[in-house]
Amino acid sequence: MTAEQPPAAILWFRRDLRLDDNAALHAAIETGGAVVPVYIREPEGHNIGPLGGAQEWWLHHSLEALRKAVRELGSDLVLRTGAAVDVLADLAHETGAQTVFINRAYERDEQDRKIAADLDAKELRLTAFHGKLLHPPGRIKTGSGGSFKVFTPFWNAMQKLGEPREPIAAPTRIPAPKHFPKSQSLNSWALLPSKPDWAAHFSDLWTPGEQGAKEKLEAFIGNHLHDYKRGRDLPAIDATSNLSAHLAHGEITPARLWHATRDLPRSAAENVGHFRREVAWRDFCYSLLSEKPRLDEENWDRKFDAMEWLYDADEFTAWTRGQTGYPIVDAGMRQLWKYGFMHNRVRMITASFLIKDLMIDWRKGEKWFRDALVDADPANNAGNWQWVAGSGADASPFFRVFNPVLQGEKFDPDGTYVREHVPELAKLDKKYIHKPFDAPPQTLAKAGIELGTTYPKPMIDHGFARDRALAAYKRLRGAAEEG
DNA sequence: TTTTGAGTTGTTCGA
DNA sequence: GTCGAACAACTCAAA
Repeated sequence: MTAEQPPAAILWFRRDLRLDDNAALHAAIETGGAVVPVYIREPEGHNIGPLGGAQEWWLHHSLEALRKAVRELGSDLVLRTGAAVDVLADLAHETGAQTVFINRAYERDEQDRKIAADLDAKELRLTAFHGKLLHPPGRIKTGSGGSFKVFTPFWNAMQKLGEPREPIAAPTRIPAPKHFPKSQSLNSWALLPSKPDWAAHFSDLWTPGEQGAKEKLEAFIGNHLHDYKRGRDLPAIDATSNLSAHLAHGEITPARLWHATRDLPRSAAENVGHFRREVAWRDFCYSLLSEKPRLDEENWDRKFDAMEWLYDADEFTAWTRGQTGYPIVDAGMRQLWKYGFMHNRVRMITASFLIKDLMIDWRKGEKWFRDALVDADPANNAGNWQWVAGSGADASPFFRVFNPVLQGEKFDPDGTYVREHVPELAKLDKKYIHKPFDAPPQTLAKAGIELGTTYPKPMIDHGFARDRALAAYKRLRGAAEEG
């Protein structure tokens, strides 16, 4: 027996672009052999669709950050393009690796199972770890062993389960192979937009990568958490964690968030509870996704297959561009376009407007958000769109139609949020900031607004739209009873 | 098995 | 201006 060096291990990064609390990385290092970190740009979309444009921007910067961090620990990151099985087999051949370590990404379990089988045929083992969620999916069961379809009991059961696992500290060193495999250049992937550079303002708000995630978390706990319960509903106030995009790319784990909010003063308990509850929603959406892998395409409630959606291309475009004539809706859609982000409260308002005022199929909106949001998450995005549509789990009652004027007045009372994102309304009196169409002519003139020219008239009368939506939802119910 | 209470985020109407 | 009720009925989860 000789004290041979164990074979190299491949660490395949996917939507887990971090070194901290990374079980797969930890296990790869534990083998005692060299570790070969790789990110693969796969040609085919996963079952949940390809990465959106905004997320490609994010991915570019996150990979840059990850590569820098890996290099600081003595290794490097290999970038390759191709079918995962082929790339991994090549790498194994080049490095002598026999095992590929991954963290499970539940939205692509089906593909990963196939990849594992294909690798197995090439005598390469795929070993998977948990970490993406607070608790591994399937841990949280109803009394009769089923999966929860309502959030509150899910949350209650999760709390009874106790704390999520302890996070694993980032390694201090990653052993590199003697001959490092060749890598493509990140720039050759052309992930960044150029013509035009619609992501120009993204970096005003976002610093992709683990370090950016840590800074956001510290700022949240230090400055914003104390106002979370009240402030998180007010889009003009920075009271939310702004961690969604970091979570979506796996740059920080929910377990890390949970434990970072553990040893806080008792006065923080209520806000911590609300924050953790939101984090738990992510777990809940993934449990829905694991039951229905095409949550982005199939109505959770199949009754909605019969819904009579309308579609008008010009109306859809007006919505995407923030030209609906309803200030809070337009502010949200423009924030989305400019920053790759939209405040959660406004997501509901804009989604409700598309679905219920325009009667456009929620899937159209889901796809738009997926392409435009830096934090687009396959489970959360689909789950929340279905929730607004009423087709989802724990769906809102059909008669809940958001009134864009009332929502604006309630959650953006001074119009600060509208003024920021719809600058042509900036000078409008507070009284009319959410309903310029009701403002007297001299008020509009004083604010330099000419409705229909500098800012659109409402594209649809909300009262009419509301009645139309309620009628359609009623017909749907009637049809279900007959069927 | 049956029963019971509850279900993220709302709006409108009439008193 | 404020407040409670109505807006449907159904499914879920636990007792």
